[in-house]
Amino acid sequence: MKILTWNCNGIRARFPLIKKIIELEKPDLLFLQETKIEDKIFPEKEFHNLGYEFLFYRGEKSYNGVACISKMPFSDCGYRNWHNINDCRHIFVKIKKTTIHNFYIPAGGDIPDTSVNSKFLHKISFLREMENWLRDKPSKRNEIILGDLNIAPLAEDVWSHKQLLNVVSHTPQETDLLHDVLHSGSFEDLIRQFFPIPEKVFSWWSYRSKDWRHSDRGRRLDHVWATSSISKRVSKVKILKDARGWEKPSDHVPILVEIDLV
DNA sequence: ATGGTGGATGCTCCA
Repeated sequence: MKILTWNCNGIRARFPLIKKIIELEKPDLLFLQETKIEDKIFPEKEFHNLGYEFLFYRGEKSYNGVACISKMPFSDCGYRNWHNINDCRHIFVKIKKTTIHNFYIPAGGDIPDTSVNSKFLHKISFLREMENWLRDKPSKRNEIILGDLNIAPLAEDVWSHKQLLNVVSHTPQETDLLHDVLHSGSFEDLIRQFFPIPEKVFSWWSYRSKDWRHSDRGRRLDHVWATSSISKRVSKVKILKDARGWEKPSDHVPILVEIDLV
């Protein structure tokens, strides 16, 4: 089973590249973040024409939005509101005996201080709520969390650990909290299983650099986590870095995992 | 310290 996750940054602006990725990698399941589209105008027909019969999505005008585009039927699907805000940052689908959660965690604004920046407070609250939600789950279960978590947790997940310590996405407050979320859910970091430390791994490069490839000031903001029953069945993890160099790219690149799903 | 770019929207917000 080929599972692909991508913060596409606008499903309409990116549709040509979404089509290209589908033709290149032929994923069975496609998880998108930042679709930026209302449900009533979601391009259902276009995905049906590409061979994806089963769709589940949750979007809003202009901002946020997550989607699951699948060749296989779901035995269950749904979502949760986080921090009591209905801002379309999470959906889940159940396929076979595995629940897959698609997350778009708040970016958190510019100032890493919850007392002056409500966006950062939202991010921290969201993560704390995730930690509590996961704590109640049995450690033996078949579960995946993937998506844009907007945190680069390890020193090797950013171009300069020292220079980003006070930059939102890599502050100790966020990286400690993400670590706690991972462990409270008994998850394993699939990307780091395949690309261990000290290799630098990035999934995002800002639009605001003239030559992203040469300056290479990236961050690993996108993640795929799985419980141990799933992680031992993963045969491949691929970061599709070339997609950052395509015409009209997203600032994030797609991540592909191959799993013999239970 | 600042500004650099892009998507969706509508004279601006968010990343």
